[in-house]
Amino acid sequence: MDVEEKIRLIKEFAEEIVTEEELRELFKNNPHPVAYDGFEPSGIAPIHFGLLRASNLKNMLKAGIKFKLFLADYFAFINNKLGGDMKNIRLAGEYFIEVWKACGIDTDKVEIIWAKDIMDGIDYWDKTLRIAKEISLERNIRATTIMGRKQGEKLSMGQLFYPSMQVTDIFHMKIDICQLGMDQRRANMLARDVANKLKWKKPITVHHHILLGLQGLQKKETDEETLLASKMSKSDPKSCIYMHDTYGELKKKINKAFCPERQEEGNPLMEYCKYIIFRNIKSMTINRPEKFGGNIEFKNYEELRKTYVDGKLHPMDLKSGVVEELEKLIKPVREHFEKDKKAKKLYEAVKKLIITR
RNA sequence: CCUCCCAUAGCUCAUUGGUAGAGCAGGCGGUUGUAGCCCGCUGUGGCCCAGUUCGAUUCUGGGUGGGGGGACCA
Repeated sequence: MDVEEKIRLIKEFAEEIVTEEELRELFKNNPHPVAYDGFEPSGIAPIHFGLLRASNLKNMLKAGIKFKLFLADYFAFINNKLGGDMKNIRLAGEYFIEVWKACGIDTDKVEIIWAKDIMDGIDYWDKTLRIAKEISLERNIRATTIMGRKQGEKLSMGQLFYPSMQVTDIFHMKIDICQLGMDQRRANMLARDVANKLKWKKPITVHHHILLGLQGLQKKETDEETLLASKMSKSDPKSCIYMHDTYGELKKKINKAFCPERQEEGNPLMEYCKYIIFRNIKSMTINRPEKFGGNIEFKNYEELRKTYVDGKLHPMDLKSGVVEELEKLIKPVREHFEKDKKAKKLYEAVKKLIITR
């Protein structure tokens, strides 16, 4: 596969690449660079986990990239997820692995790494301290938004370690490409700055879009606050569609979702089409009553977008189309967790952890 | 170790020695061929233990949890 084809595969999902030129150079010099995405194990899998990030990963693999899936157990611990209980966090991590498998990720072709396993040694902590020395307290505090906590929330000393540790992971795992969400760009930019200062190899970052929650855009003072307030979050069930949602739940949730007529921007339904549905299927047919124009087929997102903003597709029809397509994508995963004994046990256990919290 | 402050609804907070309210969030309904906006309706609550009192969410003591300040040189 030539370099431009690889770039194309990445641009298919990337909202930001820092920088494209560096990425091109990387591919020229190394046909199989290393990338990673990191996850705090907690909660049950939402669609951006099972469908969006999983399909990003598939593109990366197609481009010949060696991918590391990083289960950030100690990070979840610092961030007080699942009551800050390591046993629960590990359980949630095992469950995540099961979701990846169910989503068609060949877990033999990716490397799954637990944070605890790379943190076990002075080399890791030596890097952490060198990195920490290069970061001002002010900037570090600003970077704590990567933990998904709102600015102004009380921070513990432990949480202050988080950014330096996340940056350490990048260098310690010898990552060429950080492939995380836009909400993680502060950590990745920190890594690039620190690399310059310490004369370490500078990672390239590829950030994917952060999916809007069901209630749509929640405008705040800054773009970053807006992003954090608007995102689909697995810890906020009313914002979120899960890989386990039944057809009925899906229908109910989508029907309640914010969806302004003829408007693409800030419209979660349009986002689900763009970032999930058309990334996974080739064409989308919407069943529509005859009096509103009858069934209609879209071969790509652009066709859908144009029809929608022209007012030729009503929100209600868009919604019913999205329900049907998402159901097709979620169903095999949901059923895997119903049929497979081990998977079911893990899912039930994690679900229980969340309810009892 | 010392000291001060705080603990009430999912969240932010108010009030009262006589069985508690607001805003936001949530739920329901109306209006829209969706949602939102708008309008109407609506649920849930006093950290724990002991004492004073006819009666304690309120006062007192203790506990627990959270936060601030101090604790050598000064």
